[in-house]
Amino acid sequence: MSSLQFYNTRTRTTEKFIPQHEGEVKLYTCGPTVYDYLTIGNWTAYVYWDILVRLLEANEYKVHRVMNITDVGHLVSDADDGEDKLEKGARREDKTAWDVAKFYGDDFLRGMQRLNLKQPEYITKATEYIPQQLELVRTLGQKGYTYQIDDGIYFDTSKFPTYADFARLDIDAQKAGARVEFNQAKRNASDFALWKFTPSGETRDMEWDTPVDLLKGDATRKGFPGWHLECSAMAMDLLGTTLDIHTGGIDHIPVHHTNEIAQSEAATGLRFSNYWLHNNHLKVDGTKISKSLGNGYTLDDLEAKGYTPQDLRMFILQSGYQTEGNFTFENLTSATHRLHNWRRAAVLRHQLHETVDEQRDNRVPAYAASQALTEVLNDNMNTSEGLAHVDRVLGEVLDSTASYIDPRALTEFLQHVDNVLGFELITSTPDIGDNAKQLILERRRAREDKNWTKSDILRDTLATQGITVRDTATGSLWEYK
RNA sequence: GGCGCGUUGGCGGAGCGGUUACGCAGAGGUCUGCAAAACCUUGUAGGCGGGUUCGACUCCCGCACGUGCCUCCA
Repeated sequence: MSSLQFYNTRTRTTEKFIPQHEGEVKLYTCGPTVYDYLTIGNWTAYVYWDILVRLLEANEYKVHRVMNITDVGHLVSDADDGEDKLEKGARREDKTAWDVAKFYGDDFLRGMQRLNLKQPEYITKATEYIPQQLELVRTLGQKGYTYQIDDGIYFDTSKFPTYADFARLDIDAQKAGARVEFNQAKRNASDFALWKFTPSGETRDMEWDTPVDLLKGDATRKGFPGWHLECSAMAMDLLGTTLDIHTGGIDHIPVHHTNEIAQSEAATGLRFSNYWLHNNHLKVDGTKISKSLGNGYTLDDLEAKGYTPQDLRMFILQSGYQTEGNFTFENLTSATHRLHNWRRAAVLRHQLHETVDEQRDNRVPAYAASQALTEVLNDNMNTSEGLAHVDRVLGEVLDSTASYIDPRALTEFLQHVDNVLGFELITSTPDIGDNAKQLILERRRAREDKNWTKSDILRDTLATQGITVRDTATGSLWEYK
């Protein structure tokens, strides 16, 4: 078996995957900030990371995975200025931040099910890990990495010499070109808030007492975690000091992940993650997804137009996770047709019966087809080539005379495709009922009698049940419309 | 302004220094009771200009354009 390899952002090279402990993977996925519905852009990332988990499991790794739900502290910008997204969402909807987080958090979990995304071993909410986050601040403080200013406790990036390495940042150049003012009280432009204070005179929906030993001076302050802190605290609390793989969006490289690395490695003195995988973004109609353009389609938007979450999955997997994809409804339709063709092959397993020619030695699909799919995907999660492989295998099945198709091998292959690519080919293509089978039988008799009128009426009847019948040289075959 | 990425046929999208990617869509034809499917044929892809090479879509340089991050967002 060809070995699993990934493009590692940390080293900017494609590397063979070697976990710390044989047969086990510690995986952290940056999850959503739940202040609004997720768009297809957000879902794109989670579909790819779902493939990552499935692929690791196909390679017989036990996957320990944490995905966070950011339900506090993510400011409107990745910098430390601006409003908290949750608090902003709360005001917009006249609810508390807790209500907003609950509502959109639940919607996210429901969306995961609709898209058939595997449940991580741990789905953690930032608000449930406040003590761990404060403990991390304490450790960093004890090691001299923090300082307090009027609005919070900050990480001093100048004390972490390799700060710019991960993103290959040119700090000075960025500073010169920055178009955004930064808090002048910070020692360095790149310093970031570990813990923010509630401004005096204000009350937030979400705020906690700042432990007095973390504070300079004797005033008590309410506060809340900075956005970057939660990922490090939760990842290390549940998975240990060093992860095998950390995933996230490409946009997180320069700020969020850079900061995660700085605070984690400063605290432990150990590497935070061996492999970093980043997905590229999805465009819509050739341009970026943005709330203001109104092109941030949700799962509900797609379903309202007659597309299923599985159609979206197919669309997403047609391009590689590092490719900047382009969503259009024309392209989604193209993916829908491709999936339909796979299902046409899938239903053949119900129609092969005893006709299989056991003597024939080159029946399709070959049992090696499943293994070959895993190997294609093992090359840096090449879903594009993986889909092409499935096309070839199922295409051969569709082109074959029924007696050459091995129903057991077909079912096994379909199951493997479902396992590693997350398509629900088996469950979405159940056998038809006895009533429909009876109609097909009657139609066959009518055709044998050349009673075309009756034959066509029966075909129309089946069509109303969502079943299409086509007549081939070797008999009639049905498929779902 | 700074930093990065990309430019493949109608659309989407891979691999690869020399062999058909793949999917969807289109045109013509064969077959068929009809329909569908299938099959055959077809459209002569690689932004532009150089360079390296026996040979480049694939490597290098420049230019143009697009796009992303630094500000909503994965």
